[in-house]
Amino acid sequence: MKLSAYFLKTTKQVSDEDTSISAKLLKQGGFIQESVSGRFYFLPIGQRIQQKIMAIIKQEMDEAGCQEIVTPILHPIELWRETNRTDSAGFELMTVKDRREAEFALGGTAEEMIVDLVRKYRLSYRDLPFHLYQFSPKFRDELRARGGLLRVREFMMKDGYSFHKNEDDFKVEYQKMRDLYTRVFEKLGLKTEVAESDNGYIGGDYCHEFIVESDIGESRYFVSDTGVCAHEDRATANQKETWIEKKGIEVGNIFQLGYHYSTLMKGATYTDQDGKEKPLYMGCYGIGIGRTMAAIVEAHHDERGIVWPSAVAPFRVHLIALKGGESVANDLYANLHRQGIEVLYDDRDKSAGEKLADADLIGIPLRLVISHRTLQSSGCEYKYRQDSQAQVIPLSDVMKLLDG
RNA sequence: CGGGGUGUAGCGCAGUCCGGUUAGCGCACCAGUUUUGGGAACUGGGGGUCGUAGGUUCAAAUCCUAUCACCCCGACCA
Repeated sequence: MKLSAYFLKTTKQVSDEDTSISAKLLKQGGFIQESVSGRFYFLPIGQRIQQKIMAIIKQEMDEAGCQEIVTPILHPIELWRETNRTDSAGFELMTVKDRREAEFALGGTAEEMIVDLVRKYRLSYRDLPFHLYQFSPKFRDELRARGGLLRVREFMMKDGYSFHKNEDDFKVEYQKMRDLYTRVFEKLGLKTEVAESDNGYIGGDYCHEFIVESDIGESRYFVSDTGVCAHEDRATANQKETWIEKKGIEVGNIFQLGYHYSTLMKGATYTDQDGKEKPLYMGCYGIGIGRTMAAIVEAHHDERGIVWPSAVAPFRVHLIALKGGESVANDLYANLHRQGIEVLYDDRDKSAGEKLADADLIGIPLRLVISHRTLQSSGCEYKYRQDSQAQVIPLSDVMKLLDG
């Protein structure tokens, strides 16, 4: 992608109103733009990050046998009435009406929709277990948005729902998802702690939160000297342990739902081997994509800008042409592009300082510079974003560098 | 919703206390000339119902009232 044609505008100044470093850097680097409080545009380079995150999640989920679907965003309000969640989640549930006055909830989570889908089929024990998931925008009418992407009213979420014969079968999936989430966040460059927590309005008996330790985070949780990790409501109830308090960003959550929804929603059953109709045993699992993106920035930046982990980097290479290097850089860009390497090419007519500063701000892992100076030795300079030193290699070795 | 704060050009701000020419500055944008390894220089240019509504006054960005939006702290969540 040529920067001269890319819809990416960095800014030198950003309002001092935002307190979170991720909000500042993501706005400054042209990744996101605010619409109104708690609602953001994801600009081209920001959307690339979201897609990278989703691709990593999808790959792991698919490998684990989960199946991606799409549900409508507007949920018939009757479904939410069935589970009494128009009251319990009411403070953050948004509704709309269509021209026939039919009322819908704007989906903030999709348990009812998935259960309604599943009960349209007469399932047998042979169909179990299965796990359906989706990526979709979620709406929550939060009392207050804060911290840029950390807490918003509209966000992309991966939400998954598993269906089982019984608790034993569910527990296998629950553990599998716990491991999968830990692995996914590791791939994304995030070290998570898994805290026991209460289910809140989601329902069920227990759940675990995936938390990235961070001072800007708003989740208070506790870790004991025996290795137990718990959200504050659970920790205060458990006086046996000696707790150390921490703050962090909750990026994911896995819930045991048990028979909660299959009891409240009529027909959420399967026919067992003995010919009897039995309620489905459920679990659900969520990851906030935008919040995860913010958490990555909180964990990976320096005073000059973002330092994207390579797995989520919007591009693999940031190529810069400085004076005298334009023609060779054009050729190199064309070559890299042809090889299918994701490269952002700064071909703008800007000063060297501005181009280099933008590269640091945007945070692509590998920077290549071609200029009059490097060409004196038929070379190309390369520098990894997290390193301070740059090196020059012969132009002919650039592809070798990228292979390694 | 309670407490604190802010709304002036696309962005960042000064001006408001103490009312008084055509409302300023920096960045960005457009044109031109010179520049080009760490956010270049000069010249010229475009862009504003001073958040909105009402009031006081000869006169309102400035004073008064109401209202909206946004940010920060608290209660809730991915």
